[in-house]
Amino acid sequence: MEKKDIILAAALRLFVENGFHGTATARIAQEANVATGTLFNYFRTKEELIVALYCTILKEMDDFILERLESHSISKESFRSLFVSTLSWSLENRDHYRYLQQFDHSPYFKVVEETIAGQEEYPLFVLIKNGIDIVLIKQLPVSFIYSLFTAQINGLHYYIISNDLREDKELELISEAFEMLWKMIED
Amino acid sequence: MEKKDIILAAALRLFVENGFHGTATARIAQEANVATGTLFNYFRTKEELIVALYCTILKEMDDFILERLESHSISKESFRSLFVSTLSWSLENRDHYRYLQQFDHSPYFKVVEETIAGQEEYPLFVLIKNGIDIVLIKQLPVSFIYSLFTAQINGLHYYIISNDLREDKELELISEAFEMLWKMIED
DNA sequence: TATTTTTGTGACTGATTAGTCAATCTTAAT
DNA sequence: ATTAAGATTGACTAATCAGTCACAAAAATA
Repeated sequence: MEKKDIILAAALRLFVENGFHGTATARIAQEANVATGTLFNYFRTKEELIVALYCTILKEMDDFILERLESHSISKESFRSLFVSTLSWSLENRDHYRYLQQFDHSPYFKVVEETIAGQEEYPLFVLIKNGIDIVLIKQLPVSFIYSLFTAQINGLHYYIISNDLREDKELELISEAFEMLWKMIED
Repeated sequence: MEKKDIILAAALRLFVENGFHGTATARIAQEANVATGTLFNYFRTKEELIVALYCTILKEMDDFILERLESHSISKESFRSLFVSTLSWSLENRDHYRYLQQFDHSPYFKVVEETIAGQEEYPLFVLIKNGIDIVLIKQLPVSFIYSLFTAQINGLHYYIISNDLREDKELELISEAFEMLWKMIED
């Protein structure tokens, strides 16, 4: 599993830097210090590598967020935890986050759309569903709230990386942004 | 200017469908019913075509939004107009909007970042700046509010195209989403 | 009509690409 | 030590690509 991860890490760096088709498989292998043939032992095609990398990153992010979620109660604090964890992860793993976005907005996304389990399984999605049920959150479609929630995260992430703030200022802003979001979606 | 626009339109369709490098210049020329050489008469390189298409679409969107902005007062209604116009345009020109997003999240974006006039010139950005000055909007960095505003538009756009709603339901939701956004950013 | 200028053409090229495969190396079991 | 199974290699190939250029058609000018 060692080599596979090295290849994935090399691919991530190059895809983010040069785009999917702007990165030759041979270049990825070189960056990972393996032969071209080795890459194709682990991934049958380039597309399989691209999709596998996407799924791997998605899982890493999910694990990180769930790890940090202390309480499993349906409360404002749980929402805050998901919000803050997601942002922390996205800021500590900028290339990973960038890759997710690059993939989401590329034609490859439709490859995954049917295959992968949809939003319905994400922790945030489930929490919102429950939040609406117990009337903690506005009575609106779950995936609508979900879209706004993630959009807020995207917007804030973009702002922070565009104007690199001091650590403390950053945390303050994340907290403020969450309160604004909460005011928007609470019932 | 006729041929140039035909080429741009063909490029848009193919880039959205197959990605930047997934689309050969010869294929674009074919789709536009011109010779390969003709394409390179209008655009010196493929990258120039990609960037020109981005700028063209951005301008089209801006023109549409400004056309619809009746009052130039700094008021909630002006914000609503920008919000609704942007969403209307994005829903009536899905490929165009998709292209903008694909470009924004691709490595090509950095090519444009320094070249093109930044956010500071966009009508929405100016309006927010003024809105903050007259204390209509929360006293926070302009580009922070700007990021959240556009993020809300992205999130709503994504929700609407993912669950294609009836026309009336769609307008209702846009209106509701704006009120939520307003509650979030008003002072 | 004759001449110049602009616009359009598509076969061509040198470079690059994803993916293959026969040979070699590594590891572990007997 | 010998063998077998699996992992790794990188030269190779057939295909594809962006961009060129000598020429032709069309448009504009005289």
